[in-house]
Formats: sequence, C-alpha cells, structure tokens
Amino acid sequence: MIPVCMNSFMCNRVELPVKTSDGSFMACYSGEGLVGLRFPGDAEAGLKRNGGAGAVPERVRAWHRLTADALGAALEGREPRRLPPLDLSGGTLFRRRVWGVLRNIRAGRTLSYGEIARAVGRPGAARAVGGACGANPIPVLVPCHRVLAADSGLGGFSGGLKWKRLLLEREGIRVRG
DNA sequence: TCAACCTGGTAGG
DNA sequence: CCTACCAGGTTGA
Repeated sequence: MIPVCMNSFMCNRVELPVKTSDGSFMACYSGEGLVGLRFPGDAEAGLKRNGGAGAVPERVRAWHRLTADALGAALEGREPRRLPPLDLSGGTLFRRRVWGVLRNIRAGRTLSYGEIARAVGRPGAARAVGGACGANPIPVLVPCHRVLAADSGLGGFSGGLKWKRLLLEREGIRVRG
C-alpha cells in the first residue's frame, strides 16, 4: 500500500478566505493544519489545488473557524485564545526553531533579531533570523511582526511595513519613526 | 560556490 | 542623530 501523503508539500491544499475589518485574508490548509496565511491583496495564487473540486472537509472547516477567531483577536491586538494546528513542516530546522521562539512572544512584547539568534543558540545569526522571519508562512498568528531591530528600529516585513506598524500599534507598541 | 536577506556593531561626520 | 562599511549565518539556485 502506497502512503497517501508523505509530506504536506505533496498534499492537496484548501484555500479559504477570512473576512476581517482589515480586508480579506487567505488561509491555506494542508492535511496537517494551517500552512499559510496571506494578507489581503497578496496575489501569489500559487499552489492551490482544491480548485473548488470538492466539498471542504469538516475538519478543515473546524480549523478555519479557529483561524478566523484567532485572526480576529490578533488584529485587535489581543492574544488569541486558541489556534488551529499549524503545519510548519515546510521550513528548515533553523527556521522552525526561530518560528518556535516567535510563537512564545506574547502580544505587546517584542524581541530583537539578535535576541532570537541567541535564543536558538546561534548568537551570530541575527541576519539569518531576519531571513527566517521573512520566510514565515503564517504571519500575524506566528507573530514575526514582534521582532524589531536591536536599536528598536522597525526592521523589515515582507508583508509590507504598513502591516507591521499596524499590528504593533494595535498591541500598544510604539515604534520610533 | 554565490548572492540575497526583515542584522548588528563600529567608525566617522 | 546620521551615513558608510563590513563581518556574519542560512538558504536556494
């Protein structure tokens, strides 16, 4: 018997919109959980494979409800009470470690890229941490926006710095500039 | 092997 | 405070 799926990258994916007061986000699910979240307007229609070909499994709909609730809370600057399972298997070991640290930064708090580098045992890898943040497939819920430069500067944000500013603002964090 | 990155630290105006 | 510069870890091509 051939396994149906050895890794999430090979699996069919389902994309569902999350309507919020800040626009319509797009959530993407694998067989393991939420694999991606895109900001409103982000084209990148990439690897979607469901194509409306079938009904969305109940399990995925349940995850999606959790996603919608969590995103709603996060956009208000609150800590989501519950998250759907996150499928972060698409990342390298280093990146998954970094994302793990990100998930432990609570709303209203921040860390610097260098601090995270030290936290994962790679003191000199601050820049690589930036790369890992940029590769984060689930922004907002995996809060890469809570990472600032060592001088408290804003740093970067692949989703657009306006979003980073907005998210930090909602959490009551003032950024210089 | 190489260049691209969401860096950090130092040195100089 | 600001610009210039470079060492630096990880990744994907």
